[in-house]
Amino acid sequence: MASVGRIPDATVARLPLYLRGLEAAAVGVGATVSSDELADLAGVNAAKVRKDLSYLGTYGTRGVGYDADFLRFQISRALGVTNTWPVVVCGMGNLGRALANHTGFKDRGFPVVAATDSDPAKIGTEIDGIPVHEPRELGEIVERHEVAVGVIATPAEAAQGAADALVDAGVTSIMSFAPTVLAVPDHVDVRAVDLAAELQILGFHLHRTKLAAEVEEA
Amino acid sequence: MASVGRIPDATVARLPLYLRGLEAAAVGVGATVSSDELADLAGVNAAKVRKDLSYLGTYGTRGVGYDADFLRFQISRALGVTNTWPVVVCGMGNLGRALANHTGFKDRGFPVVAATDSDPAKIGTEIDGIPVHEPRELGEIVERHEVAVGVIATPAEAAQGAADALVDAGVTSIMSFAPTVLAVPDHVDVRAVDLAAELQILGFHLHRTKLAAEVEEA
DNA sequence: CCGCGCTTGTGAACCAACGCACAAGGGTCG
DNA sequence: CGACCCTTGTGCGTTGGTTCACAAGCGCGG
Repeated sequence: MASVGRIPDATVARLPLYLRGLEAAAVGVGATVSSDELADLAGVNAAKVRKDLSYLGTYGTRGVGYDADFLRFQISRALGVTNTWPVVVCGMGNLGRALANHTGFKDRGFPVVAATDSDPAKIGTEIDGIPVHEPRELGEIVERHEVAVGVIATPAEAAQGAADALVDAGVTSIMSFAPTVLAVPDHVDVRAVDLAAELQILGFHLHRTKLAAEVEEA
Repeated sequence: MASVGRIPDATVARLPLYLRGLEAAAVGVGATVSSDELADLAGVNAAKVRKDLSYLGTYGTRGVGYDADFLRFQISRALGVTNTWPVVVCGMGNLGRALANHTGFKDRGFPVVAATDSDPAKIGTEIDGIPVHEPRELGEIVERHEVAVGVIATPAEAAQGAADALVDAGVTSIMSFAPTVLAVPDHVDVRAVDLAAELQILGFHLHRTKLAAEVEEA
């Protein structure tokens, strides 16, 4: 209801999924979408959809649903997707390169404008159109491109250094793929994605069901 | 306490972080680690560490801490890291290639043994030592290598097809990077990672603080 | 213009997770 | 062998999130 009230973290994390669903549905002008349909599109349940959307405002029409275009606009606005946030990628190894090329980033308002790497063979070159600089140039890069987000795709050992450099340069949002914890000031927002850890979580369940199967057998 | 009791999801998600921390600390034989130290290593707080570990069993010594090696073994055991789970990567684009080469996967018991791609130019070749097959061969690949986990790194449009093929082949654990929801049977475990969505969550907070700054200014 | 069917918005109950705070209990030193 | 120190293990109050269930309310058809 209060369009500027506090929005729960869990809700914020789902807003991009709703947006994704609405875009995938490629609905026509004037089309409406119900909480049930949107729930399917986003892979959550309908009650959650309604409660989440209610934090943004009362944008639905009882008995009808939500105007798809209008809803998309409102979610975009809440997420700040109307802005464009330039991104710098630290570490142009396999993963860094893949991320720098990831079309989903540019398409959703996060163009990768530059990269850093410590490999002298890469510095000064362009990889897939992205200029690669020395790590020490980060401050200048951030200033010149008004970089808002740093992506850390370095080996674990170099991650803290990259984070420090980003923070020094004034970046307050970091997405890290390095398997290590980063020490940063309170005002800096870090989202850590540990790909191997994700697999290990899957492995846990595999292990459990395997054990269960063996017990069954006995 | 009960070593086979139910372990909360939130705890399972942190176990890999503890393991990671213990390995990073490279502790010597007989060394002990306190919940406080482990909390720092994993980036969580000490109370959570103790509660989490208590679900696995009573492995600590009051007044002393945890035997680092023994604890590492116990967490590994709980996670099933003692097993090796072969992985197949579907979609060898930029991201798929990066994942297939990701050393963290092999190092933690998830070797990528094969890949699929629909591009005829890639089929039959090896990319970084990983053989690339036609998607339709998935069943055979899974059987031959006893694949346990499928990673979906295809474009969104192809993701559901890949998921269906994996499920048909008997894979019950899927990690998906495709920005779409996957319909799978109940017994299949899916972890979806939407990289752009992660950035959008960061963007939300950026947007908020920017708005706040503008209000401040006025 | 009234009534019915449909879908939203939300109060309230439920549930999982978090974190405090402290008793339990092993190790150590005198 | 006893007292003290230290860190674990955990009971419990708190918080944040999910889900149910239903009243509110819009649109349509008669």
